[in-house]
Amino acid sequence: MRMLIGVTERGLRERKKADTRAALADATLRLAVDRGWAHVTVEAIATAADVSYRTFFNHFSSKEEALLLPGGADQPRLSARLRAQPAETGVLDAVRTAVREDLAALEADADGLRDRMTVIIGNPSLLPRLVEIGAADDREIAVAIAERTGQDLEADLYPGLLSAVLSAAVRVSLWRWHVQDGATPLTTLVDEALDAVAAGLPAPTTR
Amino acid sequence: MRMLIGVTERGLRERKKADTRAALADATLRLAVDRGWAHVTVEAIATAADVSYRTFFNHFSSKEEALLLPGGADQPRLSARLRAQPAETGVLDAVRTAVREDLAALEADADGLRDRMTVIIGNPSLLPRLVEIGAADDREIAVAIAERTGQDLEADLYPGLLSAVLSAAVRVSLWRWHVQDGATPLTTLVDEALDAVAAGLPAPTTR
DNA sequence: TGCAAACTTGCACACTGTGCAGCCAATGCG
DNA sequence: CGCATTGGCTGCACAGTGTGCAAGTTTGCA
Repeated sequence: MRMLIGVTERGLRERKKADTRAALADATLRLAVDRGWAHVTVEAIATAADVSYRTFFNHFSSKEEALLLPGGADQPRLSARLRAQPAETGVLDAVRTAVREDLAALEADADGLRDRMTVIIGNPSLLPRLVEIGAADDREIAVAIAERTGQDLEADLYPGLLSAVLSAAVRVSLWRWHVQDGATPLTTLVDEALDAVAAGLPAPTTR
Repeated sequence: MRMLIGVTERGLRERKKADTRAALADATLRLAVDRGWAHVTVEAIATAADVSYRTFFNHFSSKEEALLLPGGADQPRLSARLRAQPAETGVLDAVRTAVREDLAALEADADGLRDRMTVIIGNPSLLPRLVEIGAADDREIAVAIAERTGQDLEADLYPGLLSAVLSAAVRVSLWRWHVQDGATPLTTLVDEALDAVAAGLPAPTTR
């Protein structure tokens, strides 16, 4: 009998599963960069990861999920980070902190993020799902905001609107980060976006 | 020889094509409401519209498009309305007017919109594409905004951010319109959303 | 050691979406 | 009117996604 090494260490079975999932996600990204998204088949991904076609779908519910949520559908999402903020913090500060944490985590694997963004931007069909790469689960975020402001998700405008605008800010920041080739940190970009929103999006003054 | 009756009257061929497309879009919506989106096959839609399976894809590039863009992919979009605003109008006013026009046009067919919204909201996979029903073509809108402010789409934050926030406002308005069962006009709802954004999304004061 | 739970695999199947070739009706023109 | 052209309609074959099911196989645990 031995002590657990780390929190993620929960037996051989769990480790193997995580390895397989990582291998599939890696293969997905690598093949997409090499061949282009449209020319990557699940068959090819599975072969590259040394598992069967059928096993791919034991880990991801679709090809897109393997690209957008490499950690699996149950990886911690933005809504979780938002809920983790101290209750006495104001909504806007809580939201800003949560999204900064999230994007900082994303940027830790800058190479992977760059590749993912290249694939997504090169494929219009993936664009609407761009936000999800930022682990943004819109509906849950709205719920978390409603909890924090003590409002009703259905009756009140604010929770839904703030969560949607937040998604917009994340999407735009990821986009800019990519076109700038990562020159500015994601956290800085999203701060700029949130500042502009907080200022009410005034029309830019012509220089 | 006779005069053209209306602008949309351009010969029997064109009319037939429009009829077929309308029949397909109608069948799509009706079947989706009756059976649920997942249980509607293109086969069934084509049969209901009295055309072959293959013909469906001559009008729509996917099943989703038939639901979201019943007028076809080349119907006038929000970006077109935005460009149609007088050049001397400020961006924010131009955007607001354009989106109000667009949503007013949508609400003209309130029954159809209600049904469409019911189907979309009942199917998570369609949710990210909710905006498109508002004919919002994100990228083109950003370009139009950049033209109006004389900015650069890649270098400047503003055009991309405003267009993304606009999409957010449309999405939220459609959502609220639906949960309220159409009690408040869409134009009013989107005005509220845009007002809140213009005010910088201040945290609601606890009553 | 042996059972149960969980992961893997193969197979069959329904369905989407595309390329291609032939067909037929609308159109335009002399 | 007659005829060539255009463009939508159709059937067919095919690649690919995603799912249900029923095995097999490995791990966890008593």
